[in-house]
Amino acid sequence: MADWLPARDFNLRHTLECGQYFRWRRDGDGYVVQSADRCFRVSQKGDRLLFEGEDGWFLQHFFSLDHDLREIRGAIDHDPVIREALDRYWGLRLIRQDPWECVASFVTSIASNIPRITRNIEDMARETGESMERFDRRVFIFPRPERLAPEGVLRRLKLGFRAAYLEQAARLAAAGMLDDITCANLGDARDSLMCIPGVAEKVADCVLLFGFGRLDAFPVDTWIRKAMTRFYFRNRRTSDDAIRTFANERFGGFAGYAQQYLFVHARENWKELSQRPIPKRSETTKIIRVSKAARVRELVDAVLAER
DNA sequence: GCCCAGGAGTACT
DNA sequence: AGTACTCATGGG
Repeated sequence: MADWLPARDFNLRHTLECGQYFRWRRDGDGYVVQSADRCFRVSQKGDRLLFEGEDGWFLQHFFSLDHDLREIRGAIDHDPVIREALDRYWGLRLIRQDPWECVASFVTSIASNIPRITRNIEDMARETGESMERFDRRVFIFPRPERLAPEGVLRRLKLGFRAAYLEQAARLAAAGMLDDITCANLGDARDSLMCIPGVAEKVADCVLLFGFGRLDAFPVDTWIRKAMTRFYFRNRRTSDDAIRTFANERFGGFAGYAQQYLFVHARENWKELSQRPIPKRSETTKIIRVSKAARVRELVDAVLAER
């Protein structure tokens, strides 16, 4: 590898393989990663991130190395459940995705699974995207919205009912729909995104979290729903809205980080976790270390003010 | 054959 | 505000 970055409190494998991102593949002891027209090779040796193909500034931004993970931990580490997830997957950071690719990826994710989503996205890139030669291989750039294949072609690529959503989302994105989202507050941004066909609460929250850096967004998918109801609601059926409200109250401005740690923890360890007794109310409603709301607020303001 | 997968949209109460 | 059904496709 040609260059390196210091990367403390960072775990490349957890960050790439936790399920938040789809455009990577294993390559030797590292990975080849794509984002829009970028493509780089990366591996980790201790606290060093070795890379080539793009500059360090891009990687630093892409992997959110500017986030103070220890302060984030301090803000969300309030109970045994999230603590175990933080311990097992320490170093997982949210990836800053390209907004349009993020919309397309999570519309593609509807009622699907990670291997298939990855394949669908690669097929769309191969179909209409431009390509370039990188690391002795041809890599395909995911198409800008103007270039995404029409519904009929997407159906041939086995996108199923998502094909029509993707075509319309691409038309809106090409018209500039995503350009002003960052200016809006969370509720307005969410409502705007949900005007896109194929984007409801869950996909909107994924786009806000992964595509627009809204660290307070808390996507409720099947895994989070299953894990949260079991660990925090005594396995009682609970609405997604109630789950989100609970998460925002407990984890504050970094709820999105808590979501990703809980998601990968639940998805990878469910067999073990589901064999444990269902936690009683007192075990999960009692907060281990109460951090003052004002302190959390301060951290949130500092992080959000950075952009 | 069944059921489920990082759901959304629609038509019902 | 909750419920049931449908929408493709693939994998267990």
